[in-house]
Amino acid sequence: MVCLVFVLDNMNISHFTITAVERDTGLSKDVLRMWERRYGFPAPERDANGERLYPPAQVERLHLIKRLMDQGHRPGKLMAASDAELSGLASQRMAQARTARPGEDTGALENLLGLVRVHDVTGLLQALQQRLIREGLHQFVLDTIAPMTRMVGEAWEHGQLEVFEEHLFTEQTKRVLRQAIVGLPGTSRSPRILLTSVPEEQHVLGLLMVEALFALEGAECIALGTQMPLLEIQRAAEAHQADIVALSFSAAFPRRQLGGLLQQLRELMPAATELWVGGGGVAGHTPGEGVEVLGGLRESLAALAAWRERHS
Amino acid sequence: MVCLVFVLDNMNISHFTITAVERDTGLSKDVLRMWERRYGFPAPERDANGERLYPPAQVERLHLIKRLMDQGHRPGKLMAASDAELSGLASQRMAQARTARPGEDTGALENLLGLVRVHDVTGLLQALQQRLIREGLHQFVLDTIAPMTRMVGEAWEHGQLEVFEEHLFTEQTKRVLRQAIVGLPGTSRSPRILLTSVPEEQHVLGLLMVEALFALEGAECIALGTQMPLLEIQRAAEAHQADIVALSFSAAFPRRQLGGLLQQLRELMPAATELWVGGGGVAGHTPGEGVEVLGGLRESLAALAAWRERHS
DNA sequence: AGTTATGTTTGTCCTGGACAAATCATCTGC
DNA sequence: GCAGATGATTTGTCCAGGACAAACATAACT
Repeated sequence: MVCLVFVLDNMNISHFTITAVERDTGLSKDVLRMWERRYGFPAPERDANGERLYPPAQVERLHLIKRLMDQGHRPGKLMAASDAELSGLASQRMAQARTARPGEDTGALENLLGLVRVHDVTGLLQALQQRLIREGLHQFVLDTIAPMTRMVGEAWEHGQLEVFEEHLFTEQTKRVLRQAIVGLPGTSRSPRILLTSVPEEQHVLGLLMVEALFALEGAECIALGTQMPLLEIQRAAEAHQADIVALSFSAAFPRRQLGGLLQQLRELMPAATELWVGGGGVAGHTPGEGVEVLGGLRESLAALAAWRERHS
Repeated sequence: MVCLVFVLDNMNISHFTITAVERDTGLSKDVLRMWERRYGFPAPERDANGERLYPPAQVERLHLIKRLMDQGHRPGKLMAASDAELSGLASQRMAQARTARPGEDTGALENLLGLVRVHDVTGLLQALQQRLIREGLHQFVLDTIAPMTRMVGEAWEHGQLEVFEEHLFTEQTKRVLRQAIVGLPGTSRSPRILLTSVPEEQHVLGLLMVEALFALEGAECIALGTQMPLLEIQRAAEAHQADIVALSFSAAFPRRQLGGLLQQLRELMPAATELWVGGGGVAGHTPGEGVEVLGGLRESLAALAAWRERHS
């Protein structure tokens, strides 16, 4: 029996180049090549030119590995594991993760999650809007959106939710929140807060939640969207004479870069402008000099109150 | 006179690592190193460990070079040019670029652009909302947002607008459009259209404009936000039984990847699902088999009408 | 003038080496 | 028994330099 492992001919059909895998999985080319060197996985085929071609099954497995790593597993173990062991790990923690926190209206939230699961777009949108009206923006953010975001994130981590289902939820939530924020009276009271995130940081929900709460408190919020280069954040802070620059980091943001980045931005910005950071990516992070770490939404409100205290 | 070009000691103050430069400029590490090898620019310093450290001035210059390259200039020439020549090039085409197109209410659009320039956030938002009410969503998209987006893009290309000013415009426009779309009656008429973009493609305005127009025509639009991995687009298309998947590519999307990516996605997706692509990134692109290229907003509407013709 | 052949530019990929930061394992002393 | 120090291992990122194909420009030819 002849076993062809080498270069097949018309195999580029639906195989991923290393660039495509990097784009889709978020794993850098360097990491992909290093894993191959060290662990023997992934083991892509090669095209006529010696360049890597990854079969979809391996890309799928890479997605799974990435997910498990975000949960704290180490690559060395994961690479050695079999497919069965991997899917075992994926569903394992899902039981213990039922972290119903006190005071949460779990039933209603589960209902919302159910709408995501059956892909009922308009149903989800209407349910969200209804809750917004019923609870008011403040409560809505704290008691519905924040826990829902957490639940969706956890469900995704455990493979119970597809990526596109998470996107669906995020997109509808963004719409409802933006709609509510636009409806607020045009405020021009201090402090003036500039909200954005650095490049490679695209998650915007946290930013929107904070903006809603701050705007409700009468702060002047200037949302610049995501992905601002550092030098542009500096310029924007000066141009708007911002009192505070608030940045959001998701848990997916590489910890390695965080410290240096914040220090650098702190040096670039006017000393009078405060730098506040929040989100899952800075949880437990020791703040550098002149950087304030916000541990959650309620803490953010406290920080705002404290700022006003200082400047009154 | 002694000239210190080498390793200074406390120089990491506000100097960028190669990762930071890649993040901020969008130029890959490979390109940065290659340029240094070939052209002698950038010429970063080195830290104690031999790793590159880019002074802010060089990062600034890289930004400028990137902008000029997007306008069609070639790297070889740009690297050789002096600072003065570069800024000359930047402002050069700005005169000829006054491309007032027939039928555009140039005055009013200039006014909106003026609001962006003076950073009047609420003024911009109100002006946009006012125009939306006056013109109606259809006209608003075609005659205000589309040309404004083009003008802002051109102004940015010519260095007349900072990045953060462009973000400001984009963010407010997103809000107004989303607000309008949410307000449309929940439609469930065919076709069912899934709107998204691939990873690394973050520009969302084009997607929103198309969504607004399609939703107005009574199509069932499912917006998934940006940055969907290909395998997830496939899953979403199947789960939603989408008739059409519409993707947006900005002009910044690397042309090299485009052909392969579309071919691959076409193979992954159900044959019954059509694949429509639009945006500046596909202008003049020869479509592969089974991929429809939309040259503009009006062409998109025509495509929708044609689809209904075919399926009636 | 249009088209083909040739040369140049430019980005991406490759290999393999090196190293620092994070993490784990082990040991020590209170 | 356990906090903390020490050493080993794991893991990601960086570097250099070579190679090559696709895009682009230029010259030659019908």
